[in-house]
Amino acid sequence: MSTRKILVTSALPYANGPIHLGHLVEYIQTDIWTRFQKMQGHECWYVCADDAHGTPIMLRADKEGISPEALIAKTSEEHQADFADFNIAFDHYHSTHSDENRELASDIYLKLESAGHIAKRTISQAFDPEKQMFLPDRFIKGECPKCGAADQYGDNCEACGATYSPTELKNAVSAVSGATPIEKDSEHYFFKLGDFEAFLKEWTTSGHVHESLENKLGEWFEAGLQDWDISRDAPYFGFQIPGSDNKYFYVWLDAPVGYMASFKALCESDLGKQQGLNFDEYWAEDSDAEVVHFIGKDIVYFHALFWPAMLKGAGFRTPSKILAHGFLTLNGEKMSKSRGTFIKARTWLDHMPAEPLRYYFAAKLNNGVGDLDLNLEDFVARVNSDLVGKYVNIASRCANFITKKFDGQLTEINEAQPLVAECAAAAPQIAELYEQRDFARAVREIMALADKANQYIAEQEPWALAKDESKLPQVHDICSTGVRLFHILSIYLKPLLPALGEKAEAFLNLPPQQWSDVGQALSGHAINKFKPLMTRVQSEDIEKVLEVAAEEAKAFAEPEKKVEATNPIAEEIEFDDFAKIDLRLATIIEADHVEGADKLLRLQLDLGDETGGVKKQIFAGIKSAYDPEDLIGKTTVVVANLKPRKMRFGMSEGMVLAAGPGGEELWVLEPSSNSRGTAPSAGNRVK
RNA sequence: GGCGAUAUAGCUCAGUUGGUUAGAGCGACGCAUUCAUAAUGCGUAGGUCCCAGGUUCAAGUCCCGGUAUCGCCA
Repeated sequence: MSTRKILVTSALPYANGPIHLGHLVEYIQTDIWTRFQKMQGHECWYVCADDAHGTPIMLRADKEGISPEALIAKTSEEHQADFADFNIAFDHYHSTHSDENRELASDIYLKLESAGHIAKRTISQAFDPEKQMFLPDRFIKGECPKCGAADQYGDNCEACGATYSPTELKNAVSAVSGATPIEKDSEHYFFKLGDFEAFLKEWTTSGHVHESLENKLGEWFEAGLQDWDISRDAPYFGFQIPGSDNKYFYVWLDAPVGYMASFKALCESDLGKQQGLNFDEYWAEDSDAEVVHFIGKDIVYFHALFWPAMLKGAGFRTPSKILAHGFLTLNGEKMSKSRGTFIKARTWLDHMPAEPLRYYFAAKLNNGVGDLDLNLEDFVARVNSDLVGKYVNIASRCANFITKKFDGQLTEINEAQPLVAECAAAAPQIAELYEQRDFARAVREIMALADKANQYIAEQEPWALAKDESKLPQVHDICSTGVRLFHILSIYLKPLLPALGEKAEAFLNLPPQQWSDVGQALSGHAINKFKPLMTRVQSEDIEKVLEVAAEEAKAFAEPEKKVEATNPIAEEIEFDDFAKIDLRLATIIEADHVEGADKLLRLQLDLGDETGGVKKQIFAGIKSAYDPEDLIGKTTVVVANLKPRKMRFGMSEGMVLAAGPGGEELWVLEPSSNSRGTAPSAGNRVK
């Protein structure tokens, strides 16, 4: 097999917060693939960096009273410690706030500019007059122009899902100073993505991105490629744009360049020099090396469109592969800071070893973009059963015989023994699964072999034979075979479990194993005394992790509490205004889903005898909170004299009263029974 | 609102181009075993393949509609 040259990256973590378990899915996935490639004997380099620029970092540093440089230095240290403790083996970890990155980003920009791919035009943007800075959408808060929900960000409403521009927000305030933002003009620089449409259409459909993302990309092409705003005004923590007065690169411009910068720094490090690493060999337009980016599915747009276009326009090679993965859910739910399901890498490490999580993620990772669920009960069961009960157990149950009865010496290993042959012959297939990043299937294959090894030992019953002195040679054979099987399995598992792999190598008295060592027979080899290679995961430890996360959730939730009204009382009205509204009790007699409507239910209400038996059809936006069948028979309050309104799905002849912040948190009003246990009936007027 | 992904056993997931009786691991239950970290082996139970319609000799798989969950919308 020829040696490949592969440069691998994971997405750059933002230097504004800690690494959490969701991040780790990606780093663990990438690390496994990288370790596998290295074990194959390929020249493979894994680089990453902190993504250190942008408004959030500038503001956070400001708030903490330190410089952005000090903030990102501190964060970088924490990130690297977390990665190291999860056995993520970067060859180099850098920062986007570095000389290499400044030079490369500027170089790329200047090349794009001289090729005519940069446009400049003036746009109007929200500006904080107190803080004297332009405000990103996320830093403007106000009431949703569509549904009126309070405390929404400048780009979309979390309550009703509407999207809008920050200027449409009602009662908008700057999240930085609380001042009312004003509109202000500024010249911005744009990268003309449309110049690359033909190239990108070809590039994205020729195997560089996963096919399941092709639909998504097709949508974007259909919508038309828009110019990309790549400049920001001062004050901004980032790189000044060459030739500009006071413009800075938008953080997403220099972030992917950070991949190159980190590799460049690697080339210039002692290790890089010693290995004769050459930057151009990997990044020049005609490079025959592979460049592989692992990313989350949320940043496909940047990596599959902007990034290759930038590289193409600046005369560099484009990526070989963009590999996207899904998100992590915890016990089936989205990770959430306020619900206590947001687990930091460090919290996990404080109570649990790293490798079981690596194994569990691997056991559920494939090459698709589906989400991955960390089910904690399943995690404990799976890890203990697979690793301790199956894999380690093989060594554990054979080693004592070898040590006690045969002085630690293995016999001649019969490589033709059917199970040994089968196990060793699986190497190419398992390698292909690793190569394709179908780690879940690789794990299944490996564990099926471990099952067979345990079956073999159970059938042979070495412990029974050992009672008869004359049968000791058989015991020796059986247990040596068991150790040999354990050796092969250890190599297969090593990309997933590097630390456990090292312990296995120490027990087997072997140097660091490569993939090709699967074929090494170990005949007559002396092994060391067996010591437990790993201990079982305790569910109490998981509980401790959850307790810490719950406490952090509390601390997170409290500063969120505000005394100020989020939903102030409306303007005063006259009694006559109120009297105009005819509110009636009505019984829901029918309720159905409405075909094609995401939020609406169709209700049929009986307004009772007092009204002469009026029936009304009303469409109510309560689908997210109620199943139709649960509503039938309920008595509720309706606005009976509201002018009927034609909706897409039919006439709505009134309004059902409901309260709540929205979404699932929505309650239809129902009359309560009084102290005498009686309740009002449909038709009664509300007064 | 637009678009996408997902829905299979109590849990976590496989199910290739439609093709016998829908599988695995874990969990449960029973038996065996004791070399091994209560580890292992053998066996049993457990499924309306989200719902409804359609194509077909044949649908978990293909088509249409719906529901739910998750995600994306530069």
